Amino acid sequence: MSTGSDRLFDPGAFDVATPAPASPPTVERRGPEPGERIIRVLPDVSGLEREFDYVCPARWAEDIAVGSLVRFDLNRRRVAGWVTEVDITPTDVDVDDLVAITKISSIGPPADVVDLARWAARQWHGRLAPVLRAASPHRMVRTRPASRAGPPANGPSDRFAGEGIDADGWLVAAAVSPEAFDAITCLEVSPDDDMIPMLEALHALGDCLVIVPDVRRAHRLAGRLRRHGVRVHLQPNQWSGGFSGGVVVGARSAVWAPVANLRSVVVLDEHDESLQAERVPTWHARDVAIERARRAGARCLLVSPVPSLTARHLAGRLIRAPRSVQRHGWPITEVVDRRRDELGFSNLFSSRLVEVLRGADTAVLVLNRKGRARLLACRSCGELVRTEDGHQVMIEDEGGLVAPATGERRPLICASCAGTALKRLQLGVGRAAEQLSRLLGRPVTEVTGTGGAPDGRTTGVILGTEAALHAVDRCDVVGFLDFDQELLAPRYRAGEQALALMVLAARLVGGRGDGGRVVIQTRVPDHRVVRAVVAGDPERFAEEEAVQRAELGFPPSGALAELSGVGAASYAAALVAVTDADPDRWAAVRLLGPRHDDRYLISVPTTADEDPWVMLADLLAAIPRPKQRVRIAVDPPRV
DNA sequence: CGGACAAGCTGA
DNA sequence: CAGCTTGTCCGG
Repeated sequence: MSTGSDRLFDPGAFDVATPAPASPPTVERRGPEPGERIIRVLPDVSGLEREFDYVCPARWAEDIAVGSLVRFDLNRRRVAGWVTEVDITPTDVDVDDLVAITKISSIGPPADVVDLARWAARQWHGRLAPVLRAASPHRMVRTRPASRAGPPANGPSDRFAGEGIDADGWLVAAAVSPEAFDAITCLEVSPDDDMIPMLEALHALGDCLVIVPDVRRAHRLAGRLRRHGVRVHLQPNQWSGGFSGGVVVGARSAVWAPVANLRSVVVLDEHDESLQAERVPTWHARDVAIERARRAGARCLLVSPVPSLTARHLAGRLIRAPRSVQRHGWPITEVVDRRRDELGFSNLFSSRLVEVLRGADTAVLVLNRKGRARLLACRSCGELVRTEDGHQVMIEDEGGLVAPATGERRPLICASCAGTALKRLQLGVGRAAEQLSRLLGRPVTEVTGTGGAPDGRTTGVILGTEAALHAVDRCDVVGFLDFDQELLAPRYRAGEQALALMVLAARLVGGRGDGGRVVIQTRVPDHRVVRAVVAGDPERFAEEEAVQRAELGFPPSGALAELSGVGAASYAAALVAVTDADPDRWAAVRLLGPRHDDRYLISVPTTADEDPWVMLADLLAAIPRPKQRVRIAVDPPRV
């Protein structure tokens, strides 16, 4: 648009729309003067992953620190960035060619967090800038609050001494026990467990960092803790509060928040997928929490009603809620066999479900149509078309059936009755809601991810995608109309993801003690997820699932990364070149693919002597990037 | 990333 | 050959 030469003709006219460039046309190159410090900065510019050396003027010499957010001129642009090192000797550049930064915008993440961010960027093979962005305050912060010395106001946890182990007591005992210092502790709780007594007890032992899956829960938890007299800093609004100590609460980015004297790191609902960043680097707050605790010498508690296989694998101790506590928190779960139920075969609403719904004031019904499902069922016996072992669905492909993940093939024929007439199963939320409304003779609200009921006081019957589970806080009944969409999704974590939905459902309806009821309609009632849920015993699922993961070399029995994008093939070729050059070192590495959409998987099964994730990170770091774009997602949640 | 600068293309 | 597009390079 308006350039320097344009100004010759009519400067005013051009400058109205475009303000004068922020950066001066000339920058002063000079060496540091006495009292000035040389710093290294990382520009917040995507596509530029390099650090540069600058001078920090003497008037800011006291304020500058590793992590500080600064502004500086770089290649005729004024950009923002972070200080990554201070008092360095410049490399690759003459001291007299250094330029001074123009401003310190804000205090930033403390040095140990910057270091942790570096670790994460390498571990998840991405750029440092996105991680530092997550670790930085949203609004500029001028001063750093002083650390409040001394122990917290409330005394130690002796109020629990001598008490019997009840719903809260066992949690407190597990969390504050001395052994929790040495190991990552995985706490398998009941869906309705109250975390407040545990967090209070931890707080009595020192400053805490508490991570929850989303901001809504962070808000609620912070409010409840405050009512119990705990000094809480809610992220990201009270970003700098943690410098003064107390309890820091927030969603996944809070794992980077400042905390004065970190003694405990707690991840609540550790199984939840939103703890992982969706953009690369796909860092996972659980794993960052573990590393942060390790570096700080703090305890790390991973808490969930359905701990992930990863958490179970990493934890030095797994402590489960007493059987009675767990059972109480899980709802009564009814399983409707869609192959048998007289209504259920061609219809989404079994007679049993309709009966339950007639007796309920409020209900949430989930029909997941995500991932463009192409499920097939047998017309004669109603059986879902599955692989021989029954754990994967098969789809139609070139006149036959194929299992997308393993490639198992067979002709268009039902495995259980040898019938050849198959039918496609597909029904959208809209039509399903209409149908149900007619069946029940009452209105049914439709909820999908994009539109539908706002999260106000929606009442009555709600039908929608997974989003419907977030539309209300409480209801009488949750029904999964077609749970097979979750159970048999062609993703290796499908089972865990289905269990996560069951936790949401359990919290909506409450435990069996409160009369909570969940109805699952499925064609695979013998599936291990269904069995675990009915028994209120997630560990049963975990044990079986772990065996299968070990066979496949998938997490937690190995490390996994996904390659996608136009450059995926050339990156895969570069990978093969690297592994072939040193076959002994990379013996464990396996390249799978290309799969249907030009995606590749890199799998590093666990070997006795090395952490597969470290090996994967080392390997990825050794591969030169091709010209074309490649997305490298380490530990992709949905493959 | 985004600017600067060079080389390549086009039309009068 | 001016005027524009496309490609490559580089940043302290």
